[in-house]
Amino acid sequence: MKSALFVSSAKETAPALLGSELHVTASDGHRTGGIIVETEAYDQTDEASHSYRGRTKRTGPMFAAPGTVYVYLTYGMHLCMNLSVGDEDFGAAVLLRAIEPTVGIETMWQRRFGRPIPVDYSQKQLSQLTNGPAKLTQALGITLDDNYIVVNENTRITVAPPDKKPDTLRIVQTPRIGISKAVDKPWRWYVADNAWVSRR
DNA sequence: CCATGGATTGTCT
DNA sequence: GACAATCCATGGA
Repeated sequence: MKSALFVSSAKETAPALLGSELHVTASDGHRTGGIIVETEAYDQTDEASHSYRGRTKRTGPMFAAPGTVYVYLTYGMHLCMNLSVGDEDFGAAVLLRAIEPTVGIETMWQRRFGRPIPVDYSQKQLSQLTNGPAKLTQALGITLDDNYIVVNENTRITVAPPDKKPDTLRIVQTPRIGISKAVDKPWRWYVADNAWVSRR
């Protein structure tokens, strides 16, 4: 069934996604995932957005149907994952910057650190599993082949709102991270006091 | 604690 | 040919 999660603008959807569960199922059956705790909004009116200069081969997914996955390579080696939002043919997406791991932590640990999870791992190590946009793609096993996947459409990627949105979910809004244009726009949101937020 | 620089390659100017 | 929606290691305070 079609989700209403992604039909709004990026600026509305980005904070609304906080608290939702993101799950990915690998071809070998391993399931991984966690709670979305940090997001950023981008759209084609925004100088910092990949879609600002129109549709290209790379940014096509940003102009696709709501809920379409957009994965891109950055700094020559890292992948970042977005969810396309809003009308088709309007280039907008929400960047997923951090999740709180809940499912398949052993699998994510192996992917991130290249070895099995130790019995005596620290809370700090655990927080570094998925506290950044490229870290969570590595942990979840996201690749460029995931481009154009539509979530919640019998695909390997699902996004589900929490059963009940806790009233205690405090959300902080700040400028975005790692960009050089439109640095003043406050289009980043994260869950207050969550250990997996990439930066305060 | 904070600052800096290297890795590595597709994309767009 | 510049540079990027990042991460990690290192070195100094």
